[in-house]
Amino acid sequence: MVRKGNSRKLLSTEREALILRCIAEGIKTVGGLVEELNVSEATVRRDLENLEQQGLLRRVHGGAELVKNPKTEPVFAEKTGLRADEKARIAHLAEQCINDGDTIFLDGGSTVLELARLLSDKKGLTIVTNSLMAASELMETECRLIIVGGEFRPLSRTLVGPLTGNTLKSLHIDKAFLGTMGLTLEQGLTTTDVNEAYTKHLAAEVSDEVYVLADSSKIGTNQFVTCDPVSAIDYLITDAGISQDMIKQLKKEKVEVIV
Amino acid sequence: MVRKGNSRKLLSTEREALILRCIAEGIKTVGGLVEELNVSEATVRRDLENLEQQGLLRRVHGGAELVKNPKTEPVFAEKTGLRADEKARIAHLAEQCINDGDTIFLDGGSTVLELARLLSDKKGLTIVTNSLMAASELMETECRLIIVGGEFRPLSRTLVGPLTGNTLKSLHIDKAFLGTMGLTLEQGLTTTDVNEAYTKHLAAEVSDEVYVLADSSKIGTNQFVTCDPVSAIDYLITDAGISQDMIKQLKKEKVEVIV
DNA sequence: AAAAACTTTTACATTTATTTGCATTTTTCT
DNA sequence: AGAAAAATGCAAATAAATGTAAAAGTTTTT
Repeated sequence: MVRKGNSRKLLSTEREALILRCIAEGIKTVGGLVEELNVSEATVRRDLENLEQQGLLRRVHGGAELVKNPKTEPVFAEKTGLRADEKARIAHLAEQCINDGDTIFLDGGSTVLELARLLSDKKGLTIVTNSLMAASELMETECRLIIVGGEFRPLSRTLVGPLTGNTLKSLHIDKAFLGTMGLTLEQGLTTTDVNEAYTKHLAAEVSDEVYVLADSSKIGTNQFVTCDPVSAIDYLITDAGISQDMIKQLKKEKVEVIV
Repeated sequence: MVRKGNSRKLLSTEREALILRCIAEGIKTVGGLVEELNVSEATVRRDLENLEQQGLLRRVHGGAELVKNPKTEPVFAEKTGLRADEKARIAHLAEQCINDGDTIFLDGGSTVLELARLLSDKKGLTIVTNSLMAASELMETECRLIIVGGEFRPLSRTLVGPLTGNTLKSLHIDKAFLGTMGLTLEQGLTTTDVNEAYTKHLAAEVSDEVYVLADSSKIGTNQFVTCDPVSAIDYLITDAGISQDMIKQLKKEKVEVIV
C-alpha cells in the first residue's frame, strides 16, 4: 500500500506521481485517491486530467487506469518513438547500401538519424549532412564530416534554405539518403517547408543515387511542397506496409523498392 | 538532512549547488529552501530560475524538482575552465557592443562561446556562426541562426575550410567576433590550423567591423598560420593583463582596445 | 422507464504562490 | 575612494492551485 503522505503539502507533480503509483497498486477510484492523498475531489480530478493529457493514464467513469504504453518525452520521442521498429529496420537496410569510402548525404528526419547511428564502423566515409542531430551523432567517429551551410530550422534541427545551395552545388555525392513527409506518384517527394524542400531537391541533384527512406505510413500522403518528382528517386527503402500495386507503379518510374 | 549553512554568506553559485542538494534530499518547496538557506524567498526564486535556465531542474508551482536526465541537452559537450573569469568578463564587454537587430558572426573558441550565452535577450539578431558549440547554445533562442557550411574540425568543433567560403561570401555581416590563439603586431592574428585561419580571414572580410576577443595570455604569442594582419582588426576586447605599450602600438594600427 | 445513487463538469470563492517594480545592500571595476 | 553593476530583500499586483457547492450527466436499482 502506498504510504499516506506526512503532513507537508505535496507539490502537484509529487501528487501526480503518487497517483500513478496508487493506480498501479489498485486504488483506481476518485474516492480512493481522495482518501489516500488528503485532497479534495476536485484536485484529484484535475490531476487525473493532467495525467491523461500527458498520455500516462486513461480516465474512466469513477476513476482511471494506466495506459499500457506510456509515451515518453513528447518533443523528440514523438518522432523517434513513433513506428520506431519500422524505422530501425529501414535504417538497417539503408546501411547495407553504403560501402566503405563512399561519399554520402544524410538528410534530417528520425529515420535517417537512425541510419547515422549505424555508420560508426564504416571506414573512410565522407558524410555530408544538413542535420545537426545526425552531425552530433557522427562527431565522435572517424569519418570526414561536412555540414552544409544554411539557416537553422528549429523544428527539424536541420539547415535549410538557399544558402545550403552554396555548399551543395560545389560537392559531388555518391548516395543521398533522404527522409520525407509524404510520397505519392503524382506529387512525388513532398514536405511541409519550402526551404526544406529546396535543400532536399539540391541534395538529390548533386547525388549519383538518391535513396528515399520512408516508412509505409508516409507513402500515399502528400504534404505542402514538392521537392522532386518520383523520377528523381533511384531507390525507396520502406517497410512491408507498402502495397504491391504501389511497388509496380514505382518500378515503372524506375524506382527500385527495397523492403 | 543538508546542514544549515553556518553564518557566512554563501556565493550565489554555492547557494545554487546547495539548492540542488536540498531538492535531491526532498526539500523541494520554496518555503523549505528559504528556511534551509536563510535567504529571502525572492532570492530562492531567482536561483531556481537560473537553475531552470541551465536545465538542472524544473520549476513547478510551489517548488521545483530535479530533471530526470540532467545531461540530456548537451548535444555538443563543452570544455570550460581555463581563465574562465577573464573570458566571462571579455564576453560581457563584447555583449555591450551588440545592438538589437545586428547581424553578427560568431567564431569558435571558448571566449566567443561565452558571448553566445549572453545573447538570448537581444531582439532580432541574425547570428552567423561556424561554431557548433555556439549554435547549440543559440538553438533555443528567438534569433535567426545561420550556420556556415564546411568541414567539421573535431578539435575546435567548428566548421572550416574552403566550403565555408561558399556560404560566407554571399553574406554581409555587421560585426564579426573572432577568437584567436595568438596575436602579435608582426604576425597579426594567428592560429594553429590552416583551414581555420582561412575561415577567420573570410569572416573578417565580409564584416563591416571586426572584433577580436582574446584574453591577455594570447597577446604577444604567435601560432603557425596567420589569418589576418592587425590592420584588419577594428576592436580588440581583452582583460587588464595587456600592457599599456601594446595598447599604444595597436592604436597606431587603428585598433581600438577595450579592456 | 423512472427514480435513486453516484460521478463529472462548471462556476466561483479562497487560499497560496509567483511576478514585478523599487529600495537597499553588496560587490566589482575604475 | 567613488561610480557602476549586480545581488538581495520587500511589498503590491498578478496568477495559479485548491476547495466548495450547485448543475449536468452517468450508471444502477427498482
